[in-house]
Amino acid sequence: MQPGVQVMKPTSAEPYLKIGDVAKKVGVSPSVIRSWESLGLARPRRTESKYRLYTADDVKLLKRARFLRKVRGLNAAAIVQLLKREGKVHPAGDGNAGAIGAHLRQLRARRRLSLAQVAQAVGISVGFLSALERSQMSGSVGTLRKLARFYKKNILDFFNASGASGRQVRPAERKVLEAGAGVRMELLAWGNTVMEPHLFRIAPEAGSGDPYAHEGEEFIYILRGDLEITLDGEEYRLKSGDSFYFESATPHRWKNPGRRETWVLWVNTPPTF
Amino acid sequence: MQPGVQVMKPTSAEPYLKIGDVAKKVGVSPSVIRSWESLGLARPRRTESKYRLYTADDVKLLKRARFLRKVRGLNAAAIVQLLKREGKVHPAGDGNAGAIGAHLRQLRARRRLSLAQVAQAVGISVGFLSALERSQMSGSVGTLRKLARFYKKNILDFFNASGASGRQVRPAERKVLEAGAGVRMELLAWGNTVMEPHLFRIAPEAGSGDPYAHEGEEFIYILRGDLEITLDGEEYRLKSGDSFYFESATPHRWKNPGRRETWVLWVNTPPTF
DNA sequence: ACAACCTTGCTATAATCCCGCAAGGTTAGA
DNA sequence: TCTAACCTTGCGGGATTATAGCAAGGTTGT
Repeated sequence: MQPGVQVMKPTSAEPYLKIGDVAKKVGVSPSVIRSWESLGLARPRRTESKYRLYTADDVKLLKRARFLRKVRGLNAAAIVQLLKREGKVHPAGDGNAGAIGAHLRQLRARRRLSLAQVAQAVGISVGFLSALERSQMSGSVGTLRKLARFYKKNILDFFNASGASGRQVRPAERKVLEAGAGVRMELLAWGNTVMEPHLFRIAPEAGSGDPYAHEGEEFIYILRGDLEITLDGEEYRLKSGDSFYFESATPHRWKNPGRRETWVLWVNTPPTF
Repeated sequence: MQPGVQVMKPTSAEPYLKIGDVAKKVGVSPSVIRSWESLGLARPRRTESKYRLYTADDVKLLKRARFLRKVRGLNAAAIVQLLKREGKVHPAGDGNAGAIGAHLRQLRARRRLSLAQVAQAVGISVGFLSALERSQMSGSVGTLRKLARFYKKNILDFFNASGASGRQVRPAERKVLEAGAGVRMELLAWGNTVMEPHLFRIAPEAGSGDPYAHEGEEFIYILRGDLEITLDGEEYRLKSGDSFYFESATPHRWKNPGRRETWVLWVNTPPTF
């Protein structure tokens, strides 16, 4: 059951509608109403057997959403954001479901695979995988297991480490994402965040290896030691106290040219790992 | 040349960028920047040979658009509407190009054809036809000719009657869209409008024929005579002065049951003809 | 008892979005 | 003057998203 969903019997003083009725009134299919719900648009109460119960206000909101969709051409994410700005919807935090989707997309993006490639390998449809990654549909345990196996992860990875960090993260609480050869990354905030801050600890001579590029922007601050970073063939030597801002689309590579460990505060948006 | 586009030489006091530079800074391809431009997002000046000239403000706006697209997941139509609300962009009226697209989509929708069906019949790609209908790409004369032929229209229909009406439309200025057996429809406003108001003149015993349904909502006001309208098997007899509001998704049919001509003011949204 | 609805998980298809290319023209530097 | 690297418009191919329906099983209301 989704977090925040309330199970209760409606009182006869409060007329309600079932999803089929609402679909007819609004002019979209029940499937669409359910998918909009998962984005935070209209969160109806439920009976004990989990039937959705909509109010007249819900119908009104959904009609507005339909207008924005069909007449104005806004997609669902935009509709939710607009109605959120107007205080008309209050989408719950993503919780686990949202984090799973983002995690799946990161895993796929990192391997530079298309939706079609992963979907075919795992035995699900492209549309379904897209919806999973965008947290618009939920997968069964069987499906998540297949995906975990494909990415060589443990299915528990999807449930455990997926939570969001609190605002404050003490050193012992940091999540270590990956420890490559001589490179240790400690995540300083995670969950549904737009920025992804890390603390990098880089041993002497260790680095990123070959140049790479991806989308986004990156901010670096040298806490201690030196960092050599090369963008588009141009080399920079950064020292303690230096900062550096660049676009991830520019091919770049970096390494620690010094004799002691370098510590770098590194923030990128959007999250790429 | 698009209405409102200004040809002028930039002064050396005002630094400008070409589209390739902008694409690199923003992090999308030149094609995407061009397609966003056609939606009203960033309208750069041009050199005499039509090269686009972007300012630093344009770049800033496009970066914001990219963020909204890639991080927030808003589609281009939503981004334009949001930035319009903030007074950051001022999309020009659609003019001819916009009207052609809307006209094409109406022609296709009316025949209940898919993009794929029309595209294949005409010999263009689905994506291109979609973009044409959404006024995001322009077609050559050859392409428009093929489409006109497919729909059994004159290519001039795309250029002439596509303009928008003025606010005021006198009786003699009304556009007669269709005159079926005993049914005359006079359009009272046209162009890029969300509502489509008509005056229907319906001879005795004439009507819509078989029940039909489509998307949208409809408002009717009986100016004179009677109208019999049936929704979902339920019959209504409307007289002069009566009004009627219903959802187009409900299967409906109507006819004039009286002995003299019925005049009905009929408004529907979105436009369906 | 049963028709008509609901649930979740998922598919197939329709539509949109993105980026690259062809053909031809322009720019800016060697 | 030449030429590489860019631009233009028109369009295609492929990736992604949006929509509506279905299977299997459960619920509701007459």
